[in-house]
Amino acid sequence: MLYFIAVLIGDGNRITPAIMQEEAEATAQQGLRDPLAGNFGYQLRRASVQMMAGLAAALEETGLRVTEASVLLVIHANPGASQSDIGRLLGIRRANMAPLAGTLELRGLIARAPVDGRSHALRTTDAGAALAERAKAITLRHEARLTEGLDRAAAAIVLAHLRGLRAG
Amino acid sequence: MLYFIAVLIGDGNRITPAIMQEEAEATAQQGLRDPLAGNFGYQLRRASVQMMAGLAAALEETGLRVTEASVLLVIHANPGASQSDIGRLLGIRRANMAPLAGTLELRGLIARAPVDGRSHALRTTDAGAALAERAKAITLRHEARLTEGLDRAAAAIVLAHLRGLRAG
DNA sequence: TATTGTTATACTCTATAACTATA
DNA sequence: TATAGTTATAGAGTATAACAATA
Repeated sequence: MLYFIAVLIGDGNRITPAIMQEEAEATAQQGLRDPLAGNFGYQLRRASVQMMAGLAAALEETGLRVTEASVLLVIHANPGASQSDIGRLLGIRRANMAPLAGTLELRGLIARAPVDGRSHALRTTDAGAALAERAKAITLRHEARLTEGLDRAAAAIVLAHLRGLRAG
Repeated sequence: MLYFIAVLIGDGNRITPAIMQEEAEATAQQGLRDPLAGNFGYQLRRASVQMMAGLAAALEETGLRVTEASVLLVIHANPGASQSDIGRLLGIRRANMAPLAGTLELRGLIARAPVDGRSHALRTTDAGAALAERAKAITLRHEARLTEGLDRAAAAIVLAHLRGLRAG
């Protein structure tokens, strides 16, 4: 613990490729060398795949896939937003939003009302709102598992960094 | 900075769903509420997608896809390992390892030597070793970008947590 | 019986291109 | 001209099922 404190008040010595490499070579597993163990991108990817599988399983009871759930939750939080708005926020392209929104509408979870002649205002139906609440509860339970073992400061660091990877 | 220190030596107050939710609601963007902004799994996923796209672009000059590069690097670090060994280390199933190894062999990057009658010892050819070194250099440059803005202690926290998400 | 490798196939998410219609 | 929505299609990674051959 003292180690962390000392470094945190230091001058922020950056991770260098050489350092990462050193850590990588030192990590072995079942007799094999794992040259990617210290690789941030690799661990990010593996963690993401694992997380997605777990979340998909947790959401199975709702009949929603992970992406569908994310769209439903954002529509639920932003009644009246357009399909493009939702897509921009989630990083989903128009071409991929169309079938997503179409599926949710077919299941009676959202409704589309013409605004513009070319824009549709999206909002959840009663059934959609109820399912969104269920999905949100499931997601929050899943979140608790994902952040297990992290104290609040560490979680803030991780979350801020992940967010930063998209922006910069 | 002092904030971090104080919390780190505290009793490790855990993140709770309620706290995450609070942070989520407070985050807006272009007029829309983003109920997923404080969601760890969501940020993990978005960051992973962004990272994969960047790495794929960086590896383009090698003619390797990201997964192919990871396989080549692990073979290069473990000459003589079997296809199953490599797959287990990387979390790639046998069924998916077959075409991956087949492609690398067809390109003359790896060689397969029968060991067992059922196992093949994999090793990089000279061309494969050279390409692995190029891929490694590209990966390390990419890593530097991914860890930009993180000091050493923070990077250690993030890396350890990502790794922990697979184990527990 | 358990393991290695293989083939075939499907699913999820993301990407591009081309088109229509509207502002 | 730019935007909203749509369709079709492709790519990358992962998943399951079934099979042959070997240990």
